[in-house]
This record gives sequence, structure tokens and C-alpha cells, in this order.
Amino acid sequence: MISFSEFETEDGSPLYLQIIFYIKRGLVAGTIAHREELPSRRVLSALLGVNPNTVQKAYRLLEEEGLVESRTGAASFITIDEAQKQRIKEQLLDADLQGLVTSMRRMGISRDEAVRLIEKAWGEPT
Amino acid sequence: MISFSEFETEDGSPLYLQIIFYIKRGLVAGTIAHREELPSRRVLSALLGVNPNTVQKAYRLLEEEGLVESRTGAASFITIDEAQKQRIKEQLLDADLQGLVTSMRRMGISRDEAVRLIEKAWGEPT
Amino acid sequence: MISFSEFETEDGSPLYLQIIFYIKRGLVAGTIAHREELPSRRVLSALLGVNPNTVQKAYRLLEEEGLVESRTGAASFITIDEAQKQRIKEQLLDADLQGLVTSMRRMGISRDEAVRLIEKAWGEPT
Amino acid sequence: MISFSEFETEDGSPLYLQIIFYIKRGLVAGTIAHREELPSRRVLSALLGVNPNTVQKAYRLLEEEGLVESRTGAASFITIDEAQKQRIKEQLLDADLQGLVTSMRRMGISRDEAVRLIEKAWGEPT
DNA sequence: GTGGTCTAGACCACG
DNA sequence: GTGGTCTAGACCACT
Repeated sequence: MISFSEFETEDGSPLYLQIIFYIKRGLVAGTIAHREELPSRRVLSALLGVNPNTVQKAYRLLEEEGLVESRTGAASFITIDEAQKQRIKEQLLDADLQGLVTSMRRMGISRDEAVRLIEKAWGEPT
Repeated sequence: MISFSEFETEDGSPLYLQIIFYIKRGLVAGTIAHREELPSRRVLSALLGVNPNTVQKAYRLLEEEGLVESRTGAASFITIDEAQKQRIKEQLLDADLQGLVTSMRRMGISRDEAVRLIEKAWGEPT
Repeated sequence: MISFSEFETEDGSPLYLQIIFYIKRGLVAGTIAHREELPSRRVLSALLGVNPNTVQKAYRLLEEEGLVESRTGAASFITIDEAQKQRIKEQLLDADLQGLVTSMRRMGISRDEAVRLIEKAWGEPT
Repeated sequence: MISFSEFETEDGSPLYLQIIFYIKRGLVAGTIAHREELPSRRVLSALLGVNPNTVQKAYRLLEEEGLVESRTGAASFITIDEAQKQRIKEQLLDADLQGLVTSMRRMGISRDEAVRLIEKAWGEPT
């Protein structure tokens, strides 16, 4: 069963997207695996303190993307292969990196300065 | 007059916030200076292809933050000092870095790998 | 539920103010009572033929004045006590009377003539 | 020359309409007469503390209604006959009375109470 | 179903 | 030409 213990709501982006990205990042890291079960809508909504409809929307979109399978009466579960995993990883990384580089460059920060800032923000070299 | 030639609309974040961040990053970099004029609502809205009210909302929030002054019938302009500039720089950097580190860690990426990815995304060492 | 059957849009004054005044007059008359529900944004906007946001603006301003309470997902309702009712009554009457007297005096109409005109406009002595 | 000494800006209705109504009420009362001169746009705007464009808009609308004649290089002046005066009087009175009666009735005020309130607001029986 | 927010276009007063 | 306000429609999260 997927754990949402590290989930924390962030900025102003829609909650259902935050849930989707949380799951996708777990898929990329391998902490969420093929055939793994998703918490039920009711359980997850209680866990995250959001509305069941919001969870449902996230699950529905993941299902439309082919990453989740649902069968009435049974738990939903993850379905993913290596090709999809690689595609998602690139998507997520691209979004993260492009945003950061654009932002920092616009702020007049050099590449080396950016690297120092990131190393500092990262903390211990995990 | 502030140039918006490098502005490009992004993902799902609100347009008025994108305008605000674009201006703030210019303030931090020094490419936008104290007493510099902002494009009028009509001009900027036409340039960005958005509604004049969206631009106005961005300007109004910047005014409430004390970074813009507006007077009916006259152009709006920037007002900023070094202390504010420093404060904004820290805010923007914090937001950028925290988001990146959280996302990449969750994806199982190591610090050194992250640095390599950023250097590659940056391109030439500006 | 508050009825808006007698509502009719008037001259050039803002629609959201007309809605506010309509409700306030009902509060003064007692035809709208404490804890009574307001029609939802969608229902009232369809009824009056205006945009839902116009209704929302009226409700929001009444909420800021402490006369309405709203909670996401639930109906908005009236909250008023006798002191507020009295204060509103005086405000409304002052506005009505001052406007009328100023206008008629400027038109060269005498007090007695004004009274006759009002009695005639009123029709049956309700 | 028409005097605007008693003019005072009111509620939220457009300034150019307030100027128009001020003039129309003077016409009805006879304190503004046929062939009387209007102050120039510049003079009146300075007198009322509003923008010349606002005065111009009021004059233009009065001209379109046939109540003002302008000749380039000369002062604008009033042009009105008894029939027009009567028509305007009825229009203004209708608007005043209907608004008052509707408002007070909706507030649950009786006809006699209304008359007393008006007499009190009027003050001395001019 | 509910209210909250974001985006959009027209009108007003002002310099 | 400028900024301020009113009206409008779509989307989001919640009961």
C-alpha cells in the first residue's frame, strides 16, 4: 500500500495535481511499484485532510493516463512499465529544471552560484 | 520602460503571479530599477495576450506590497530600495530551491546527480 | 429562503448595490429574518439575469458588514440583531429622504406639493 | 450665466449624469432659463473640481437631447420650450417618486409614516 | 449541490 | 493616453 506520510500540501497549485505529482515521483523513485495498491478514496481523503472528490479527480486522471487501474468493488492499483517510468521521469525533471534555470538566470545568478545554492539547500550529500 | 520580451507564459500557475514573479526577478537582477516605468495595462495585456484586468491585478498586488506606485491618469512605476531587494531575493530563492530539492529527493535523485542535471540544463557556464 | 420575486432592476446604479439594498430593506421590514437562507449564487443570478459574480460581490460585501455568513459548500444565511436593524433603517431612510428633498427643492417644489405628489404616487394609503 | 454654487457631488452615480440632472432641475424650477449661457467647460470643471472631459460629456449629451446649443468660438446656451420643460419635470419627478415609494414600501413603512418622515426631513415648510 | 478564485471585456474619471 | 470599477463566465475545492 502506497504511503502518503511525507505528503505536504504546497503552494497555490491545484490539490489534485499535487497528489498526481506525488505519486508520479514515487513511481520514478521506485518507492511505488507496479501492482501496488492505492489507498481508497475515503482513506486517502481522510489522511490528507482533503475532500474525497479531490482524490477521486486525481485517481481518474491517473487512470486516463494509464497509470492506475480500477475495478468496481476492489482496490485501485498501479500499472506501469519501464518505458512509462522513463518518460515520466524526463517530464518531471524537465519541468523542475527548466523552471529553476529560467528563474535563476532571470535573477542574474551564475551557474556556479546556482550549484552552490542547491548544494547548500540540499544539506547532507544524500 | 520595463521590457517583457523574455516573458513566456508557463504551466498552470496563475497568470497574474507569473507577471509578479517576472517583475520581482528583474528587480533582484537589477535589470528593473527604482523609478522605472511599467508598461500600461493595455500595452502589457496586448503584449502578453491576456486581459487588462489580469495585468492590473498583478500591478495592484505589487502596489500593496509597496513595490509599485500608481496614480490615475499617469503611468505606474517601480519603487524599491536595497533592503526590499534583498528580502525579495531570499523569498524567490527559497521558493525555487525548496521546491526543487523536495521534488528531486522524492524522485530518488542524489545530490551529485542533481548538480549534474542542473549544470547540463544550464548549458554554457554563464 | 429569501424571495426575490419583487426585485426589479433599476436605473444606472450598480447591480450589486441594488441587490444589497433590496436585502437590507427586507431586513428592516422584517420580511427577511435572522438565520434565513439566501438563494445560492447560481440560483439568484439565474433569477435576476445577472452574472453569478455580481451576486457574489453583493453577498461578500454584506458579509464584510456582518449581515451574512458564508461557508464553502453550504448555503449563506443572514445574521442580524435589533441594533443592526435599527442602524440600517436609519441609513436607508436618510439616503432616501435626503435625495428626494434635495432634488425636489432644486426643482422649485414646495413641501406641501411634495407631500401631495408622494401621496398620489403611493396610491392607496397602505 | 448659470450658477453652480449649490452643486455638490453625491453618491456613486456618474459625475456627468449628476451635472445633467443639476441643470435639468434648474430648468424645471425656472432658475435656468431659455437662452441662458452655460459656463465654459474649463470654467465649470475648475468650479466643480472635476475633469474638463467630464463636463464636456455632460454638455454633449444635453446637446444631443436638444437642450443645449453650441457654436464654435461662442458660449453654449440653453434652448428649451414649455413642452420640453413639462416633459423633463415629469421624468425627474417620476424617477424620484417611484424610487422613494418602492424603497419605503419594501421597508414596511406606511403612507402616513412616509409623509411624516418627509415633512420632518424637509424642515421649514418652504 | 455550495462558495472561492482566476480570467475576461466594457465603461468611467482623469492627465 | 492613464488607472479604477462593474459585469461576466469558467474552474477549483468542499458538503
